Parts: sequence; C-alpha cells; structure tokens
Amino acid sequence: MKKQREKEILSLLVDRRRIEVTELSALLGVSQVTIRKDLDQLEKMHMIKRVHGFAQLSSEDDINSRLAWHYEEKTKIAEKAAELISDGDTVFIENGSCCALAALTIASAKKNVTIVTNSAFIADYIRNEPNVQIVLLGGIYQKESQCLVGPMIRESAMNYNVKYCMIGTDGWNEKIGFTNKDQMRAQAVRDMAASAEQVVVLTESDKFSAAGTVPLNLSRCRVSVLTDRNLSEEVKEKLKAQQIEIMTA
Amino acid sequence: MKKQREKEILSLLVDRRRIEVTELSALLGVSQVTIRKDLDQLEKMHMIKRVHGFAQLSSEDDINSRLAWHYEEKTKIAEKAAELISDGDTVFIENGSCCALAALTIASAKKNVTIVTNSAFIADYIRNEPNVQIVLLGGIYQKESQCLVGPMIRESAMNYNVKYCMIGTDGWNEKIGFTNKDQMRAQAVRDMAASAEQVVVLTESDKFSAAGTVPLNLSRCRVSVLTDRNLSEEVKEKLKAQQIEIMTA
DNA sequence: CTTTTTTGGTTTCATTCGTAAGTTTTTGGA
DNA sequence: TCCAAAAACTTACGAATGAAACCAAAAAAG
Repeated sequence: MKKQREKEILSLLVDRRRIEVTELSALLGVSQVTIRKDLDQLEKMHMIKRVHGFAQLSSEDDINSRLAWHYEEKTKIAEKAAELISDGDTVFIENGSCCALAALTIASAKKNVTIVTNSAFIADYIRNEPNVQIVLLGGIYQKESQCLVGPMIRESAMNYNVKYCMIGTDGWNEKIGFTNKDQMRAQAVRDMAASAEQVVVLTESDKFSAAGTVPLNLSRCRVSVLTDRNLSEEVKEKLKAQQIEIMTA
Repeated sequence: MKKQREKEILSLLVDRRRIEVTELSALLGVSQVTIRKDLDQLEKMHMIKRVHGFAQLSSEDDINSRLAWHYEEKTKIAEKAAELISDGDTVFIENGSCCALAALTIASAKKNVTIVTNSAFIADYIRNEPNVQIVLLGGIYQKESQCLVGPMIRESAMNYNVKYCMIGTDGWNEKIGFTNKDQMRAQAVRDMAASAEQVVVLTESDKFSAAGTVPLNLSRCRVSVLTDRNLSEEVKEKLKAQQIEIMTA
C-alpha cells in the first residue's frame, strides 16, 4: 500500500487526539521533515489540523475527523460504491463520513454525474470537483451534522426518481434493522429512499455489532449493504435471510 | 474604535494579498507578538489565512476574503440590519458578504430567530451561534458562490411569509435598478423577495457607481436600501424618486 | 542489462513560532 | 482625582518551521 505511513499517523491520531511532530518522527522512524510533509498532505485533505508542534484531529464530531477512523476501509467502500455509478447518472447521497468519501470518489472519477444530497457538508466537500453537478435538498439545517432535515426534504426528493440512494448508518441488529442517532435525520433518509429504486447502505463492518437508537425502517425498500471484508459470516447469513444483498469492498 | 489595527491589517492585505509578519510589525509600529495575536484573531474569523511567516487572504473570490474589503462599513451595515429584527422573528437572507455579516450579527445578538437562506456559505458561517435556527432553501448548488438556485427555491420560499428579505447587490443605475452577476441567482432573489413584505438591499455605497449585467427587477416589491454614510446626495435623490427608502448605517 | 528520471527520504540552517515573564497603558470604581 | 485591577503590549528565548542541498532506492527508458 502506498501511503501506509499516513494511515498509521491517522490511527495514532484517532487514539491520542493530538501528537507532537517529534513523537511521530520517533515512533515511525523517519525524519521530522518527512512527517511534516505527510501532515501537510493530510491537512490538505482536511483530515487533520496542524498547530505549532502538533498534529490534531479536527473538532470532535466533525465529519472530517470521523473520516480518520477506519480510513482505509472507508476508502475501499467508497471506491466500490463509485463502481455502481455510470457517467451521466443521478444519485442520492445522504449524510455521513462514508457517504462523503463515496461522493468525492464518484465526483472525481465520473463525468457529468448529478449528486443529490441533504448534506451541506458533502456539497462543500466535493465542490472543487469540476465534473459533477450538485443539488442540495433544502430543509432545517442541523448545526453539528451540517445536514438538512424536515418536511422540505420529502417535497424536494419527490421531484426525482433515481436508481441508487446511498446512506450511512449507526448500527444494526437482526430485529430492527439499520439505525440512526436522530429521528429527524432518519426521516430524511426514508424520504430520500422513497425516491430511489435501491438503497445502498455504506458502512464499515464493525457497525454491525450493535444497534443505535432510531430504526430507519427501510423494510419497504430494496436494500443492499456495501461493507468491508471483516463482516462475520453469522451476520451475512442474517442479512441474506432478510433479502439484503451484500457487496464487499 | 477598538480593533483599529485589525482593520489596518485587512486593508493592507486587500492591496497586497500577502504580507510578512515582520513587515506588518514594522509598518504598524508594534511588536511581532502583537501582530501575531491580531492575525490569530482574524484567522479565527476566517478572514485571513496564516502561513509560516506571512498572512494572506483566503482564496480569491471566497466570500470570506471579500469581507476584508470595506470591512468596517460592512460591520456597521450589518449592525443596522440587525436592528430591524426582533427576537423570535423569521428573516430571509440571501447570499453575499454583507448578508453573511448581517446574518452573523443577527444570530449572535437576537434570541430565537429563524434565518432562512439560499446560501450554504451563510449556514456554515453562522452555525456556531446557539440562538438561531437555520433553514436552507434547496436547489442547484453553485460551486463558487456556495449558494442554491433553481426552481426548488421558489417552491420552498412559498412556504414562508416574512417581513424582511435581505439581499446583496452588484451594482445599480437609475434605469434598470439593482443588478447581479448571475441570472440564476437573480431569479433566486426574485423568488425569495416574493415571499417578503419588504426587500432590504445591504450594500456599500460604492456599488452605486455602476450597474452589473443582470437586472434584479424588484419593481413589484417594496424596496429599502441599507448603506454607509458615503452615498452621494445625487443618488439619494434618484432613489427617493423611485420610492426606495434609504437607511444609513 | 545499463542509464536516466522520478520519487521519497535526510541533513542542515536561517527564520519564525508560541510561551512566559515583565512593563506600560487603560479602565473603572471609590 | 487617585488608585487598583485588568488589558494591551514588549522582550527574551528555546523549540518548531520551511527551504535548499543532498542522497539513495525504485521506476522508466533505452
């Protein structure tokens, strides 16, 4: 793998929040100059912030810093997600770190794609990509998550009929299915899903260990999961039993 | 005036794009440490970016760096605009640097206000203010201006009826009135204005020297102008003749 | 297989950085 | 009007920074 050292920096940073350049240099056995170049790179991708003497993750629950967590898996999931999309397609993408990365991958790899999203974060995240058109669904702006919720989402989403709606999730269990942290956002997911032929859940495999608080209730939709290699056979069986297709990145 | 030196730094920066800390220190006759504190402050407001040894404006046509231009006037206009709003009101605010500052001032000074905007930039700009609810009108996302345009704006705006719609402008002349650079954004302004009792144009007085390319066609609306002290008597007369109320900050 | 180019890394150095401690100026009571 | 407390600023200094020159391994070209 190419940028192995950057991945190591990220996972150290996920643990420690904040590390000195000198310590990184000693830990990884390369010169400080090299570490600084890596950090510049990561900062350019908005994954970390550099301060005098340190590197640190962006503010706590910023999506940017959540990207640092399991970054490699997310990258692979995003690439696989992009393969589902053809030039000229329109795709719904919901809020979340995996979704953001998928949106960026699609926007940079495809031509003339329209990305419809309720996430102001994602719109901003991909706005430098020249070959993508972005539509932002309007609504009440949730300040921390930078996403839009409320009845306007449904109204606007009904103007579209697309093949894929990509969403994130917070957890899963056999009984209640995929979950979320927030009732308003869950409703936005349902409203977007209603205008798509197929819902694709983008998530790392470790989210399958426990359910969150708000069920997404996607039972009426055709649902697929796109996750990494580490999904247990046990969970795979349960998903298949519920007619949920599994794609592995 | 309190932060006189910060204003001076800004206007130097508007000219020069990029200045060394050492030079600023010599020019303004204060220590480098003091300059650095000022720069930290300005960076916290996103007006400038610090790089090793230098301070520079954010990227060219970023709204953040346009705020540096005539910052003092804009501040005063924003404060006056905030006086129009009472606790609990809902107000439409369109895209633009004056509007962004007005939105921030309103959000920080008032309680329980709802700001409805088509500007993703503004939503992000004020999202740390705890006492404001933000509604973002959906539509096609314009990448450079970070604002939303297209038919969805009209649909969503019709859900509201508000007293004030605050807008920016690009220029003005006696015949065609206020103007804009972009047809799509001009239409968004009309659609928002249609749901408001009164349109308030927030703009520095020097915009009145020439018109832009796309007329806003606000003739059906009740229009006021909120501008700085330097508006010429000649222009004032012409505006009054068109039943446009003038407020001075 | 050898040569050239590119990439990724190190060392060195003058410069800039933030912190802490000390000094001046402003502010706001009594 | 005067004094104390706070705010604004300076000086001093060791640590961190980016740039440049240099080196080695890998990749590409011949």
